[in-house]
Amino acid sequence: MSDHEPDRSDTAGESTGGHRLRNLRTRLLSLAAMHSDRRVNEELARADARKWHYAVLATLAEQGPASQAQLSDRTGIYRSDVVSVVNELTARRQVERSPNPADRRRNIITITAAGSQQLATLDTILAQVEGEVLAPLTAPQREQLARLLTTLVDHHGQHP
Amino acid sequence: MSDHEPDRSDTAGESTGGHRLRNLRTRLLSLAAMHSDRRVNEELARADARKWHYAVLATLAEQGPASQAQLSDRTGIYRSDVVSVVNELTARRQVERSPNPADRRRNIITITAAGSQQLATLDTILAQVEGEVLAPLTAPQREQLARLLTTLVDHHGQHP
DNA sequence: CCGATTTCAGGATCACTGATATCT
DNA sequence: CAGATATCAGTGGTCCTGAAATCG
Repeated sequence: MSDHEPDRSDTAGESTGGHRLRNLRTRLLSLAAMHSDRRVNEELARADARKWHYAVLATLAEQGPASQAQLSDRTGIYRSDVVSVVNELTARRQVERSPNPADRRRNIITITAAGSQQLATLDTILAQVEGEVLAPLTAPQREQLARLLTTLVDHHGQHP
Repeated sequence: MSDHEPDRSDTAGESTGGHRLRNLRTRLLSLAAMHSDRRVNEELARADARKWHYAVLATLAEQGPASQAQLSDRTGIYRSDVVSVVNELTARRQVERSPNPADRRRNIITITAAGSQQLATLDTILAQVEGEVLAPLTAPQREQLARLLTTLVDHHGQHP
């Protein structure tokens, strides 16, 4: 019935015996990110947003109006998926899509006042979630983690 | 071609210095894990396996035969998804599913010799991918990263 | 004609929910 | 009855591949 495996919390350090899953670094990364993503998605959903919404609003606010191809490059959203994200944001009146008169293939996506307001809301939410996710780490540890992750992310380029 | 404008038409601007996406730790985690997961899945697929296959084989090898509910607890696979994973592994003759005579609700999942052999193959693959993913980090940096991630993972329990 | 942009139509995998039948 | 187990059906988000239409 109630089964508790004889846990082998080994004494000193390494001891490669057993616990492959716990020692797999790629799995550690995956688990940590999965939990973080889950919390982020939960809280963003309460504000009627998804992570791509935030990514688009943030780049528009910081780098100004952009075409959808530029948004794809800057956020990492696949080119074919930018359409629906922009559709959803326009439905919420948080961005506006207008044709580019200088190049009629392109659209110009612009953030609205409501979009800036939503962005501020999402910033607050994400800051809170980030604090919650990183709660067990001290401030210098968070910096260290950010540096290490940045090194990894910078090492491999964007999506092919 | 006249794209990026350094203009900041920012309403309600409280800018911590721009580059929200680059500074978001939850996003850093997500990006690093996404790349790692992609490489892991690619290489496991070449051995006709997925990450859950490895998780099940590893826990069976290390902790012995188990019910599917126990496998769910030990690996993190959702209870409803264990079924198909075990189905796939039995189809590959890497595990065996037999009813538990002492509790007829349960099955007993056991790893086979072919399963142990496959596990050894996957161990090799994963070790190589881990080396590739962590390539830009020095050995002490990898230890540091593992410690930080372990702290995060240990802090929040299993899947709710 | 070639290349870039937007758009649509999917596929595949996965996290996650819920319901059901069976058993303790 | 409550509680656990295995199973199945199905949703929704995400990643990713194509292909078409338009335009420079």
